[in-house]
Amino acid sequence: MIHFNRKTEYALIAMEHMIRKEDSHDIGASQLTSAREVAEAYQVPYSLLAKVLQQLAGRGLIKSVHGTKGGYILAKDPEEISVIHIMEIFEGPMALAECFKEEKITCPQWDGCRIKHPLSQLNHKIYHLLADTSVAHLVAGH
Amino acid sequence: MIHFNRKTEYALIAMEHMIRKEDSHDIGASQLTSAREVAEAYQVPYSLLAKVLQQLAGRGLIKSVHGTKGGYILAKDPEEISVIHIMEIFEGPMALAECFKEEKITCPQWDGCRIKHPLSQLNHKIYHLLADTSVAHLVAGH
DNA sequence: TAATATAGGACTAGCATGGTCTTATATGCT
DNA sequence: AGCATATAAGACCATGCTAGTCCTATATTA
Repeated sequence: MIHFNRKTEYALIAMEHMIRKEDSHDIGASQLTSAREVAEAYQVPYSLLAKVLQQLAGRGLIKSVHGTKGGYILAKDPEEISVIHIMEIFEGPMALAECFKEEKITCPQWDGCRIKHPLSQLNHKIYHLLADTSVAHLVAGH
Repeated sequence: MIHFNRKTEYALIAMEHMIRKEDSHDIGASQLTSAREVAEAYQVPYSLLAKVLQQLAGRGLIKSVHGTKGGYILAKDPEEISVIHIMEIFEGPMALAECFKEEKITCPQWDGCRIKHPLSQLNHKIYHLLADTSVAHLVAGH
């Protein structure tokens, strides 16, 4: 199916939130965003969201600050982060068919398969659609 | 995840097979294609493939002929059948996010959600990519 | 030292996927 | 007539993923 899983959705929601926060040049307001803040703002389960943010931090997309008043802040230019990048963190490599993500071909149909080439073209088109959409683009006005 | 399930894959393989068979103007050779024939040609589990063809027949995409020497034959111009059409038979309505396929909005985040619009644009683009690819396009030379 | 933040592992209910098996029915061939 | 073989369709099931919870450890501030 063509579908984001929840972790991807939560990650995109959180990223959009953080980008917008950075945009609003509120002097004084902390630029840090905590997991709890996002969970409450969007009615999303805290524990799960916390994990999501941890993974984003682990991948270096956001930077974490421990302790009270801690939280997360963008670590990269959001223009440089694509939707496919986020997706692949939480869902693994994107591939319309299993065979498109294998190093070694294990599909028993591979040799006789006559649809792999046209489908792999489709695969590429979808991939680039997602690769050409940056998370910054999710923010209204960008 | 962005991924076809097996039924969709098997359906596309079978459709391509039937289109190619129709193209080759073998006089005398039956135009009918049996589930067993496809299963053996592409090393695909027979019982599952049989179900897939039944569903395609039920949707009127192919026509079935009972009995010995029976089988299936295309019931429509393959140019008129899109990949998304096949997909939605086996995987339900396509939607990047759950909320894009609901009649009544049940998503608790809906009102506060700030990414639904940009994501729904992405959704549309992917949909049209799949809608603009006909199964005929899967056949080499088309 | 208490409160609150991230870090991360273990665990689980529910569900979709991919598949098998069985039975019924239609048709062609000998 | 009777058998082989085709579609039709239902029940059933093992496995794996999803989405979520819970618990513990560590860091930081007040």
